[in-house]
Amino acid sequence: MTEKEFLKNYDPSAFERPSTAVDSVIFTVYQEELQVLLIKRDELPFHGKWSLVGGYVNIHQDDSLDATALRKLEEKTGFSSPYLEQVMSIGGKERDPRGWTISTIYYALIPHDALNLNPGKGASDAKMTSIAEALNMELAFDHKTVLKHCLERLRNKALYTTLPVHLMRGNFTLSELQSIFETILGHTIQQKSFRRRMLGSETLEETGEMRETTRRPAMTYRLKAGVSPHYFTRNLESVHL
Amino acid sequence: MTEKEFLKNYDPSAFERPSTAVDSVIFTVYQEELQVLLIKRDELPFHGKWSLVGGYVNIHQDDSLDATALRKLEEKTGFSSPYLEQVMSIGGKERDPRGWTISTIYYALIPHDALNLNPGKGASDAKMTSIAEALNMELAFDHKTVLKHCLERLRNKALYTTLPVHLMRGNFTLSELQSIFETILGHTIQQKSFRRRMLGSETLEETGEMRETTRRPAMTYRLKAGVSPHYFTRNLESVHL
DNA sequence: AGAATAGTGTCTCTCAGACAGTATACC
DNA sequence: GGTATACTGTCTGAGAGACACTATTCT
Repeated sequence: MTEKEFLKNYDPSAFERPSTAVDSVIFTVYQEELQVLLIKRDELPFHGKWSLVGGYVNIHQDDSLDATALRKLEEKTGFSSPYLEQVMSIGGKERDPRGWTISTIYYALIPHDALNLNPGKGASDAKMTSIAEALNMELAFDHKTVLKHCLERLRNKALYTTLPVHLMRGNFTLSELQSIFETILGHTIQQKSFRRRMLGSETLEETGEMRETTRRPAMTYRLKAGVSPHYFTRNLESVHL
Repeated sequence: MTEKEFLKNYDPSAFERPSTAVDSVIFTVYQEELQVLLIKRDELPFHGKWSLVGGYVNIHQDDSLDATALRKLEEKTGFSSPYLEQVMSIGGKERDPRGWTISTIYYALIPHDALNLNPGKGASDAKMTSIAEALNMELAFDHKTVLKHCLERLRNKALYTTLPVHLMRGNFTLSELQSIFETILGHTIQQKSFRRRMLGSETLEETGEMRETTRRPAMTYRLKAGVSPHYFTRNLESVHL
């Protein structure tokens, strides 16, 4: 039998397949709070419960899992170029009452002022919620576990990469950026260490423009065009004394 | 409509689902070589080509994706308690000629002397192959890409964790362990730095027994019972000068 | 003694942490 | 001047890298 013949006779329904979904944790930092996007479900199961952004993989529409994640994300936030990272996949029979499901988990970083919320089909409401609050709510499916995994990943990355810059839009001062890091980590960072790292990472450039506020103006920076996130070889302290 | 009614009427075939598989890279170190397990396919597609260990998720047999990975791994290697880590999932229409597929990728670390190879159903041969060789072969599906991802992950983890201890069985000397790290990384490590790190990681304990060889005997160590891998806060140099 | 491998002493270098000190704005 | 925020100087400490030195075995 040739490969062609084999494929012609191949029966995709011979094997019972799990359903396949993508769920994303959309992070933003606003008012010194790390927040995530929650969607109020307007359909069964878990009708009326808050959930993460997610949906089924559509094999006709999506070219890849990343594409599914981006599609859902754009639908709900209106933002199309987030930092998006796959975290893991979870599969099992008990996670969804409809049966065996595989869900691939992503997290995205979106600058707060780029958000344009839209609950979308099958949902009645969408809101940004602080991490503390979200972890205290009863979320749909195993979304609390998912949230915890993403949170852990983001916090770890804040310790050894420049990733959180993706929560900033346009020009920003180093103090503003440091505040973002501190919000994510949940503790303060030594200003000197932070500036040394960021300026040494070769990923930022001065804009030449100063941020004029009520006190001493600060230099503003922007992400250098075309640079990938910088990985430091030494971590920041993870728990502050 | 209640949740019960909804579930009763739920039609799982309403949505066309991708097929779902698990593929694993089985690493071992033998004779100063980092090797991976390759399986010769005896079925279409890619008949006669070498591939990674993998198979479809069986929703009746497997409780989770990890379970699928373990099941396949045990079938092919006879080893049932490897270090197993999920790396990522890849989904797309073009990766498998049979159609849209999601494959969740794992890598496993197995001590060489624990291997007990068995090609299994649908395969005619199984062998450990050095990384260099495997990367030069024409592998089935996108398994070369998958291999590269796992290799990158393993090498990175060798820079900041104690993970490669899982390639050792029973008692081992620090020199033996260092050799494993060096083989993975592809370059030598300063002996002093290596011992400082390992002994400082609090994950090893002296067995009290010496390894008697042809020269000066060396203390043997074992993994402390119940410890999780240690994460260092500073990386080893990744490229040796 | 010589060879080979195990293991230590100790110096340098880098970079995070700590914190005081200086700079520049507004009031 | 006072206060708030921006930014720098500089010391300490941890730990990686480098490499010489010592220790213990066998031949």
